[in-house]
Amino acid sequence: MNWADLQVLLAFQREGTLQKTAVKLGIDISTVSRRLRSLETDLGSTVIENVSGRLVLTSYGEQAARTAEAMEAESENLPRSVKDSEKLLSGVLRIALLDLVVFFHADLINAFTVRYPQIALELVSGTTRMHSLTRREADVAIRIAKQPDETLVGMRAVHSKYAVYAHTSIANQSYASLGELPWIGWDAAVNARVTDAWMERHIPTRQVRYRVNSPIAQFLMTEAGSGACILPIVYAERSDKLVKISDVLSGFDTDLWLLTHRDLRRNARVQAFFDHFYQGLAPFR
Amino acid sequence: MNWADLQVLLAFQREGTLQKTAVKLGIDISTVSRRLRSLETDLGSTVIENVSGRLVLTSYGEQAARTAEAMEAESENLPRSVKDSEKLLSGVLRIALLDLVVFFHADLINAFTVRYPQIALELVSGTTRMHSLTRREADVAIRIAKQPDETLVGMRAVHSKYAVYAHTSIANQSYASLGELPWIGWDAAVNARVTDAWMERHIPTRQVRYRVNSPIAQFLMTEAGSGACILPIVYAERSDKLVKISDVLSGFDTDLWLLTHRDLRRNARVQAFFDHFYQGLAPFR
DNA sequence: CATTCAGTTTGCATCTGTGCAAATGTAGCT
DNA sequence: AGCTACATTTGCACAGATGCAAACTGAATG
Repeated sequence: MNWADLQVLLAFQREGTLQKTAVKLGIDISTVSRRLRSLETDLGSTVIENVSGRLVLTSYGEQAARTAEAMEAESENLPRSVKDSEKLLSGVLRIALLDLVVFFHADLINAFTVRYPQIALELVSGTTRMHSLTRREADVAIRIAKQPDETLVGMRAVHSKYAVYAHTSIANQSYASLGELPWIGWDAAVNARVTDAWMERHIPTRQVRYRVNSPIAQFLMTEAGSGACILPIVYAERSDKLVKISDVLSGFDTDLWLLTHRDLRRNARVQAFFDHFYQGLAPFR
Repeated sequence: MNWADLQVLLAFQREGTLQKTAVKLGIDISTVSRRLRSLETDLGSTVIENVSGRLVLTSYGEQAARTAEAMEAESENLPRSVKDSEKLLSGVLRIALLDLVVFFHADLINAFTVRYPQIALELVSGTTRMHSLTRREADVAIRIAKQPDETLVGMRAVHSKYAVYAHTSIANQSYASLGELPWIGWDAAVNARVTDAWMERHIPTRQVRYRVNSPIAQFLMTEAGSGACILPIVYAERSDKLVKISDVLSGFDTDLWLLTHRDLRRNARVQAFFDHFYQGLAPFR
């Protein structure tokens, strides 16, 4: 499928005759004719037909020309100079993410600002997990979830399973079951159904010494030796203070998603961000 | 500007090397190289650069590749068969218009249904002038206005000036001024500021025998000889029962617009409708 | 430091696609 | 009916784009 032939088709639709099309494109009549024919063999359908000496688009040809028109509309966005393209990579980019992500990927974020000095990053972190992208509170969201919001588009950058971890000092104690250890769980305000269900079944409530409402707090408290906690393996394994003290837990798997609105999906800044992060997160995949 | 070269650029971005790109496209390495170079001279900027033996896209090249990607996304909509394209021209098309338009352009509407038998037209006419396109009460609106709603897109199909017309029997009476004739005016519910202001200045209220709320009613009543009325010239001149009894009135000019939502602007049915009507209305322009 | 590998560049013969010009076809006009 | 204007089709010679093969470059490896 040759896009150049679609250009010819579009020009022909506008000009109406081979002659005018040829003049417009600065090529010969015969070439126009033959390019349209080649398009037909590519597409497998008749695009023009000869009605008493004049060529007119078939209904099919008109449809094809329509999408060519849409393509042209996109092509207008071609940066026409280097300056033009640089402008696309400047401005503000608001990113909604968890502090946990900042904690583990500060280097990656930093590398981004070095690589694209004209882009001002605004990190909207905090404990509320759901920053509404649809309300434009951020351009991009980095979310940890099993399934992202359907109205958003993006990619799965990291996959992680979960297990119970604890500081070495705790792990080295002797204990008959995990229920004997001190634990760190979720605050009631956090809607963590899977975790809550598991904890209820395996851990006596009195053993849950801390209830926190953010993943980063869970992680830091666990590293500080406050108790055992269910943590994502990809991250926990990178800490030399933590030890895995259970098998992999099933049903906990989540993914790290890079997400944006449909409208922004072709935005240069957003794409630069996605490319940078998707590549940078490869070691975690 | 050759779109085919953009295709090559896009493929190169995805494959990463000339070699792989060449295989993917089924052409030779050297051709890939030269096509990219030709793109550079077309665009006037460097698209790839040689960093220690490997070719990588420049920042500018990445931007260009992005729009190529957007073009590709559009190209996916290319109907791949005649059946495919026919499907695009079937279904329902709701049109909001004035009865006046139906009255004068019934032939044109009819010709449309003959030409596109698979499109079921739904005409939403009536006296309320503003059918909300943004609420999807209709796909297309044919509106008579000076300026269309800014959120809508479309084209100006007919331009008309206005003058006072009356049935020949009335026009043939002897009268000193237009104020002596019986008149047809707008109902109070119709927001016709320009007309109301003119009438107030030139016509005694008691002479306004009829007040109607739709343009078609104005037209038909005038043709029936009920009184004088301000009518659009393009239409009034086509009636052999009506005579122009004033100069052209200034400040009354309006246009007939074909309008749709931005989202639907590339829809096949809508475009077919626009093309058909814009051409069919040429004699009125 | 030589060797290999993966990639890009360049020179040259070839072939495809292009432009030109003549032929052909259709509608409209006198 | 013949003429004109405008349009498409076709045959042929040629230029430019293509593929091939060889030369070239840099990085990694032992």
